[in-house]
Amino acid sequence: MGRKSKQKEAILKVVKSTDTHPTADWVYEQVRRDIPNISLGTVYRNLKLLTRDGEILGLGGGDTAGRFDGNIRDHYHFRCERCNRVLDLDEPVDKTMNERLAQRLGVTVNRHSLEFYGLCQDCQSGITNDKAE
Amino acid sequence: MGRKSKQKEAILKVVKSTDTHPTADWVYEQVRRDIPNISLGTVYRNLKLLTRDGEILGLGGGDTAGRFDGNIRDHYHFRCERCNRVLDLDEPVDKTMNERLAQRLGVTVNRHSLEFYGLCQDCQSGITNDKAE
DNA sequence: TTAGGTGCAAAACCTTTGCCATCCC
DNA sequence: GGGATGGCAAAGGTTTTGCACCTAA
Repeated sequence: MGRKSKQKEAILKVVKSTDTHPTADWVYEQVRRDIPNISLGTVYRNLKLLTRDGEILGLGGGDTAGRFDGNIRDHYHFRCERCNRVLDLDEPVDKTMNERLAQRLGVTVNRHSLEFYGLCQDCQSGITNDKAE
Repeated sequence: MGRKSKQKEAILKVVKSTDTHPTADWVYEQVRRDIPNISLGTVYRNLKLLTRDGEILGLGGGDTAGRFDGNIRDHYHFRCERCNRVLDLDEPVDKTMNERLAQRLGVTVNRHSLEFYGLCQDCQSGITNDKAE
């Protein structure tokens, strides 16, 4: 599954230690504090490896999503359409849906992703908040 | 809401007439059959406009998703992790989830997106099928 | 020792944008 | 006429890759 490196460990630690669902570039900036000459390519490579190995999740499923999630517990998301913040939800995850669908369609279902879209509290009240990406 | 053009109409027609959830580039190739000198920029511009106007959907919600859906009925998706095919599902859409979440979190919820991931029939049987993107 | 990882920089993609010509209303 | 739209090409942003050099096992 690949050998250890301080770069990979630092990257994993950054992703695990935030709930901001960061982009590759944000991770890069954070890791740079500890390893100033790390390269962005290394960050991309390791995020992809960590995603494949199931140590982190690619948001929206897969490693092409552009944002990552260190929380690999099954959970859902709420995304603010204005500031693009992503919140983890505590809603219970219903895995029976997977089986029902698998039977009905004759496919294999590994997982599902449920995301809600709307305006977060800050953005509703207009306090806000540049449109971030 | 913007004026008419044959380019925009052709683009809409292409997206509406397929259930393959095409990328901008695929749409471009199709439209080119009718309008050989249409430019890719025009396709992007119009896909964005059509998405904003609600005439088509950006997959995964929004217009940054890279794939589009001419079916604007509320519906869910199944995505094959091997061949990346996307299937429309007939599952009933449960809008009460939106309200429950909105109340609990104090946010505004406009919609949600539910995607299942797994292997489609072809990819299970190994008949398949290059990894498309 | 050596497969695998790293840094760097270039390349590859994908999407947006500026500019001017053209078209609709 | 005048603002919207289109074609073209250049610019932007993000992600991947080739390569020579390291490093963990």
